[in-house]
Amino acid sequence: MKSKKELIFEAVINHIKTKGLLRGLTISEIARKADVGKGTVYEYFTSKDELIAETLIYILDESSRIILENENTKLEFRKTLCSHIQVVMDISQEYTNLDMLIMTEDLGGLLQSNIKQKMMDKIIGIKNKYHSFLNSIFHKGINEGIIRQIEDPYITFIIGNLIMSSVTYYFHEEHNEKSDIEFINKVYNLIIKLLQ
Amino acid sequence: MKSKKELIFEAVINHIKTKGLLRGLTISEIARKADVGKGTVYEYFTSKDELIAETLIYILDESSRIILENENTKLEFRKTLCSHIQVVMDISQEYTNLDMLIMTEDLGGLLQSNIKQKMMDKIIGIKNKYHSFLNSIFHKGINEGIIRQIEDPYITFIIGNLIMSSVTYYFHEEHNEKSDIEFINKVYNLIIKLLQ
Amino acid sequence: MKSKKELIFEAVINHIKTKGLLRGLTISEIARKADVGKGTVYEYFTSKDELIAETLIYILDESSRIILENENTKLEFRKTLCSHIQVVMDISQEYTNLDMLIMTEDLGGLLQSNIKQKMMDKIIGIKNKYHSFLNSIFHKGINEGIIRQIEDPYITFIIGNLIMSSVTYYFHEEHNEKSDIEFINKVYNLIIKLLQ
Amino acid sequence: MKSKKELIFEAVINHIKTKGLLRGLTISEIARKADVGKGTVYEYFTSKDELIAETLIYILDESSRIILENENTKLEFRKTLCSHIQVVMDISQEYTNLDMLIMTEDLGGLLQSNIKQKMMDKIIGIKNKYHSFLNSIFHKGINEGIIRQIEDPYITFIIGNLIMSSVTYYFHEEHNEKSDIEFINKVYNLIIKLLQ
DNA sequence: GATGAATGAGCATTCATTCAT
DNA sequence: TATGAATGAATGCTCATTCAT
Repeated sequence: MKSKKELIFEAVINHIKTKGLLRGLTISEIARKADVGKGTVYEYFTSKDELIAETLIYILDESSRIILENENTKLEFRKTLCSHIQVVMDISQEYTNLDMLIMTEDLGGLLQSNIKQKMMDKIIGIKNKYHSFLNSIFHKGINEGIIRQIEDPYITFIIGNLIMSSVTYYFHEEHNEKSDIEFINKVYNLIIKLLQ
Repeated sequence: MKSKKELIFEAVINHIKTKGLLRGLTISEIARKADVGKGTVYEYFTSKDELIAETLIYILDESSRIILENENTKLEFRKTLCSHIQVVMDISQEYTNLDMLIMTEDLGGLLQSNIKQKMMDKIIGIKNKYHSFLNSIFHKGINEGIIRQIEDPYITFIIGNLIMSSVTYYFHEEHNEKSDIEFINKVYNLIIKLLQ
Repeated sequence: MKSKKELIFEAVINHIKTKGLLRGLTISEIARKADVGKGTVYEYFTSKDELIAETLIYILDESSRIILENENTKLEFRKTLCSHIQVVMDISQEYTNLDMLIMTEDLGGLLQSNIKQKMMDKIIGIKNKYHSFLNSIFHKGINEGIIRQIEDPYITFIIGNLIMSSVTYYFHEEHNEKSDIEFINKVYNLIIKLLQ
Repeated sequence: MKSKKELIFEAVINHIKTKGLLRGLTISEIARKADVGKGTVYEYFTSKDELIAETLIYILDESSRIILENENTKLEFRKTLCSHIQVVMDISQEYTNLDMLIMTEDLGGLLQSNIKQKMMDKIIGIKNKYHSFLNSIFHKGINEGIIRQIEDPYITFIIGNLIMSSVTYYFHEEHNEKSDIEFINKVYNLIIKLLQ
C-alpha cells in the first residue's frame, strides 16, 4: 500500500503534467486528488513551497536514477550511447518539458531562497553525476578508438544538452525519421562528429 | 517622452529581471514602479495575464529584432557567425534565462490557453525566422566552401540550441577562456565540426 | 459622514462590548458589522493584531480624554473629585471591564511584542497623565486645607485604583446606596481618610 | 508519581506563565510539554475550553488555599494582616497578573458561556471566602481596639483590592522601599487609616 | 487507557479587478 | 483619460477533535 506521502507526490506530479506548475496548483486541489485531508499535506510538508520543491527533487531523483542506472558495462560504446539516448527519450515522454523547466535553474522565482538553494544544490549534484556518467561512456569510445580524448568539460556539457534538445526536437517538431532507432542513430552520428 | 504603455512594459521587465516572473509580480507593484495608477494598467491591458503575455512578446520581439537585424551582408561566413554568437551573449546578459524559460513553450502553465496560443504562435514564428536567419549564415559558409550543404532542419535546430547552451555555459559554469572572443572561437569550431 | 476607518473602529468596539476580545472577533465578522469589504480592513490596518491594538488605543484615548478634560478649574476640591468619580462611572458603563482588562498590561499575550510595546507605552503615558491629573485635584484639597501634602506616588496609584474598583463594585455587587451621589460621597469620604 | 492530569495542569500553567493565555496555547503544545499523547488530553478534559477553565480553577483553588490556610489564630492583628500581605506578594510572584486577569470576570470572552458560568461561580465563591477571611482578621483588630467595627462589605471589597493593587505596584512600579517588610508596613498603615 | 495520524472547518491575508470621480 | 479606494473570491495554513490501533 502506498504511503500518504507518495500519494501526495503522485498527485502533484500528475497535476504538474496536466496543468503545469502554477495554474490551480493549490493545496486543496492536491489534497483532493491525493484523496487525503488538507491538513495531512502539512503533516508531511511544512509549506506549499516545500511541497513543490520536494516534488521536483523527487522527479529529479527518479529520472536521474533511471538514467544513471542504465550504464551497461558489457555493451560496446555505440550501443551504450544509443541505449542512453533511448532512455532519455523514454523519460522525456514521462516528464515532458519538466527537465528543461528545472534546468533553467530559476523557475521564474517560484521558490523561496532557502528552498531554492536546496534545489540548486540538488540540480548541480545531478548535473555533475550526469557529466561523469557521460564521460564514462565516452571513455569506452576512446578505448575502442572511435573518438579522441576529451579534456574540456564544455564538450560534455554541450553533448548533454544536445541529447536533450534532440529528444525535444523529436517529440515537438516535424521529422522524417520513421522510428526511434533511425533518429537515435542520427543523434549518435552528430555526437561522434563533435568528439572526433 | 515615453508612453504610459512603455512605462508599464519597462516596469514589468525590470521586475522580472530582479524578482522573477512570479514573486511579487502584482498589478499594484507594477503600477507603483511605472508611476501610474492601478486602473491605468487596465486601460492598456485587459487582464494581468495579457499584461504578462504582451510583455513576454515585447521581450521576444526586442531580442529577436536585435538578433535578426545583425546580419551584415558584407562580412564573410566566419565573422558573421561569430558576430551572431556575440550578439546572443549580449542579449543573454540582458535577459538572463528568460529566453530559455520562454523556449520551454510551457511557462509552467503560467498563462491561460487563449493567450498561451498567441504566445506559442509568436514563439514558433520567431523560431522559424531564426532558423532562416541561421540558414542564410550557413549559406555563406557553403558558398565559401567551408561547410557542406545542409538539408536537415534538425541540424539548424541543434546549432541554434548549441549556441544558446554555450552562452549559458559561459555565464554559469567555470571556464578557462579569458575573453569572449576566445570562447566564441571555440563555439565556432564546434559548429564547424557539425556542419562538415 | 463617518470615515471607513471610524466604521471599522466602531464595529470592533461594539464587538468587544458584546462578545469580548476573543470569541468571534474575526476580520470577516468585523467587516460585515462595519458594512465594508474584508479587503477594506486591510487598507486601514496592516494586520488583525494592529487592528486590535489600534482599537484599544482608540478606546484608551477616548476614555482618558473624557476623564482628563473634565477638570473644572473653578470648582472647589470636593466637587472636583466627586465630579471626577462621576465621570469614571459614566465611562465604566460605556466600556465595561475594558479598562481593567487593558490595565493588566498583559492582555494574556494577545498581541505581538512590537505592537504590545506600543500599547504598553500608551498605557504608561495615560497612567502618568492620569496621576498628574489626580495630583492636581489633590492640590486643590491641600490649598483648601482639607488634606495633607502628598509626596508618595504610591498613594496616587492606590487612589486611582480605589476609584476604579469602587465603580466596579457599584456596578457588579449588591449595594445599599439609592443613588450615584450617595455612593460617590462614600468613595469621597474613603479617599479623604487616606489623604489625611 | 504524578498523575497524567497533574502533568497536563502543570504544562498549561507553565505555558500561561511564559507565553500567556493565548499565544501558542494549543493542545499539541500542551501534550508535548506534559509528555503525553494528544488524545490523552481528551481522556481528562472534554474540550480545550474545559481544559483552560479547569486549569484556571486549579490555579484559583491553589492560590486561595494558600491564602486562606495562612490564618494563624495565635498571632495578633497587626502580624496577621502583615503576614497575609506577605502571602499575597509570594503568590503574585508565582502567578503574575493572572489573578487580575481572572478577576476581570470576563477573560475577554475566552470561554464559552456554560463553562464561563462555572468559573464565575468559582470566582464568586472564592471572593466570598476571601472576604470572610479578611473580616475575621479585621475582627482581631476590633477586639484589640485598633480599628472600629466594620459593617459595610464595600470596605472589605476595597481593602481586598487595595492589597492586590499594592502588590502590583510593588512589582511593577518604581518604589523606594528597600525591603518587603518596609512596604508591607506602609500598606498596613494605609489599611488602618481606612478602618479607623 | 493511551496514542498520534488524519481530518476539515475556520481564519488571516492577498490581489486582480471594478467603478465612481 | 487617469485614478485609487473598495471589494471579495481565492488560498495557505492552523489546530481542535476524532478514532483506529
